[in-house]
Amino acid sequence: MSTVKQTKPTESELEILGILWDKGASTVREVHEILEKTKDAGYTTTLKLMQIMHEKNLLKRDTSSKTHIYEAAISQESTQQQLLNKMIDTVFNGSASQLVLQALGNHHSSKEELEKIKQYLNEIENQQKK
Amino acid sequence: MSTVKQTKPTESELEILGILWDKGASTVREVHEILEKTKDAGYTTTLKLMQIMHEKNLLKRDTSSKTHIYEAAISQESTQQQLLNKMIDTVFNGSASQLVLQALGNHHSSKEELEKIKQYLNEIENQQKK
DNA sequence: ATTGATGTACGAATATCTTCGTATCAAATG
DNA sequence: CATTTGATACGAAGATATTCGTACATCAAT
Repeated sequence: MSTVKQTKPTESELEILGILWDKGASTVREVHEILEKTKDAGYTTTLKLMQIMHEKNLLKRDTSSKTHIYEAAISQESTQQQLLNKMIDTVFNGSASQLVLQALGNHHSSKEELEKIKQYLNEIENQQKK
Repeated sequence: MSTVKQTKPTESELEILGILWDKGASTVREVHEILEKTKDAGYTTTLKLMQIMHEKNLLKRDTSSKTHIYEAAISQESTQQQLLNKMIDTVFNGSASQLVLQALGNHHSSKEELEKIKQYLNEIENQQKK
């Protein structure tokens, strides 16, 4: 539980974080190359964004060599939780289960995924019982 | 299935939509009075926001009397779905069930809610089987 | 050494969102 | 009918996010 302050990432920042969570520590160019596929922006734009994110403590960076290496400074989990909480609050009337139902409804999950969820629900129930 | 275009509401716009979904058609003053409790902004700010939302087709309005009446033009469900999809996409690696697990993990849902979800899961599974 | 390719730094233009002041209108009150 | 009260319209300032051009540094290969 070491959530310090964690400024809320913007839309663009989330895209970059997503890439870094996936690939781990990367250079600006590596991130940019992936970003380019879905988004249309120049290299220096990505660079600037990542520099700003570093200032905001969203990214760590290693400047020991000429080409800097960036890495997410906030975990995917804590970010997920932060955004979920906000969303539950503002759009789902504070009800997590309402969100869950909606999420399951339209995104067809596989049988295995559904099983995993049911299993998890049982765990939670048992824990509460005890 | 009548989702036309639906521009993504901003943060402030969501707050207003939330109030209108809850209370139904309302005047600017009514919305503002509720907004004031959690937010610190002047009346004309709320007014302007709602006017802009009307231009963006996020709100409908009835101008037949001097005091206009506003109403959400997009449903809570479709908005929930829109935001969920985006979130699953950018933050949860495209996996709805990952989101579900995370949502259940930290928000303690009641036993009844958990039951409802399990029931729902069963329904989905049965449907897929057929 | 010069050139070219690849980096970073950073100011500044755009775009978008938020906030508010002020003008104006209409209805109610004295 | 003048004044107060409460409403809308709207321009524009302020704040934040996004984008890019350009200057400058480094390194490798001519």
